[in-house]
Amino acid sequence: MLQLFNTLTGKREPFEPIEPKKVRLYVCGVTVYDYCHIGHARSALVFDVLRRYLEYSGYHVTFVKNFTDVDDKIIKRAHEQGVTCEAITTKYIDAYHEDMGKLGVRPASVEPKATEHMADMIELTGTLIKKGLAYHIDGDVYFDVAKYPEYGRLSKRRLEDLQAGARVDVDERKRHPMDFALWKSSKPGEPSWPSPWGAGRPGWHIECSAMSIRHLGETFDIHGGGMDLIFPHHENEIAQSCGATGKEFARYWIHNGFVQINQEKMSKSLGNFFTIREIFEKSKWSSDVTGEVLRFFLLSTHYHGPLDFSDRAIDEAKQVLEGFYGLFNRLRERDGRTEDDKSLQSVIDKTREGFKSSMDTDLNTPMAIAELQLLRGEVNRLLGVGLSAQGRQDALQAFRELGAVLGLFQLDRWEYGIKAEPGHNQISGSEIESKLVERREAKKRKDFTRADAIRKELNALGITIEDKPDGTSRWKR
RNA sequence: GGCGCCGUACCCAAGUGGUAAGGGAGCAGUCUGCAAAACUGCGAUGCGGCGGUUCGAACCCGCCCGGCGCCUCCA
Repeated sequence: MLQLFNTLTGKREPFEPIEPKKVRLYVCGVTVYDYCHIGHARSALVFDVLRRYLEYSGYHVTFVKNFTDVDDKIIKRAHEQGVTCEAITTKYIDAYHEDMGKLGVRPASVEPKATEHMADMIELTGTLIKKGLAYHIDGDVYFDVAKYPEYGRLSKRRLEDLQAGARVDVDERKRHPMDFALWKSSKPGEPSWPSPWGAGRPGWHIECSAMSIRHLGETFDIHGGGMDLIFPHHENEIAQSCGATGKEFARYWIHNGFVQINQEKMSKSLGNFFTIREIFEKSKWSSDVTGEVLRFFLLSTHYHGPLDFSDRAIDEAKQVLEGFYGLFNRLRERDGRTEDDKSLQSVIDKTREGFKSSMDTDLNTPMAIAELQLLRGEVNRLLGVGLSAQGRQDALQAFRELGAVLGLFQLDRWEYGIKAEPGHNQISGSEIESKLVERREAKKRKDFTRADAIRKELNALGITIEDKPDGTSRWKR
């Protein structure tokens, strides 16, 4: 049974959905004013894997991931570039899909935008005022945290402990320094919508409450996001939602750790971030390979902890994947050995169980990967003895099946080496094949000098040769 | 000041009371004309430090050291 670490309780708990076999999942997406970096990728990937694993476990998952498309930073960016906010948000929503697509992140079931839910947000804000949990001043509406006794239960903070104004001046008009905006009056030139409190736009937190309630209902199963959202964003969402509905909001709160560079959080303000597209552009490998390498890297650490991004870590991820894809290639080849798949099935079954129990343990992807690595070793060993065509097919299928849960191992062909640069050192597959024929003949004549020369020549072009027992060779680049 | 995360071998990384998974690198070996790949063997008497609880602790408790994050927007 799946256990998840719930930030709300600070414990690992068995996961039980409200409705049997159905899961309603909401994840905070991104504010679309710039390209996504690896940190965004990690978050997206964690919840993509959670969704995949829930589906693998037989649940029907309704997965909602929003886009914040009305925000100060978007307005600022639009002004800087002299374009409309919509031009900015459209551009970066498209970029989001493109970048995440390369990482194999599946689109959510619903991807709502804040601007499409104005009525819901206005209604929710109105309800909070009516209930006395929010107040209205000069066209702005604030949530009254003092009126909500449970405030701080997610982030485990007490209002008295919060050092308001530590880094930002407190708005004097607010009743409590921690009161946050539900609705902001708009200045000239800013996007605005009509409301009972005058023309304005919603605060950040209210959109997630409105969209999650709209698409998943007042109480749903899982709410996720990066750890930096625990406070104040998710704390505020709980206050608004529970305050308005009087019901429980999300039951399980899941938060992923940060990607770091040299032990420091990757963030815009520190300027130490790499965008996803930047990494693909700079990568010396093909797009498919780069995507899977990145994906493997991001899943090789438990989602809750920090993850240090480095070239070295990326190279290692590639190396490990090559080990897997090398095996897959060998599994696809016919070989003339004696067949002996006796223990194969039990090895696969054992792996499947180990994989599931790893994933059941708070989505322990590193442990799940370790199970696959164990299987890799076992299958390699068995392949050395000899596997039937069926056995090889079964093994391949097991890797595909379990890999799919992590979004790995789905490539038909793995490009081992570096991206071909236009007009530089290109050699076609058929040219390689003819070189290999020549080399094979040289080997037959025991002309090893010639054979080695050909191998060296191909090596120089980034082609690695592996000689098979039957005298033929396989190659990879 | 408050809240929280993290510290496991050369590197990455699991393990939340029962005696240190897995991978990478390295070294040695098997196979090979030689390679490559694969396989086999070797590698922490110890899990930041010091105390404590326990028959037993990397895992629980206390103190300390070090790194990081949040308390403004941030995945």
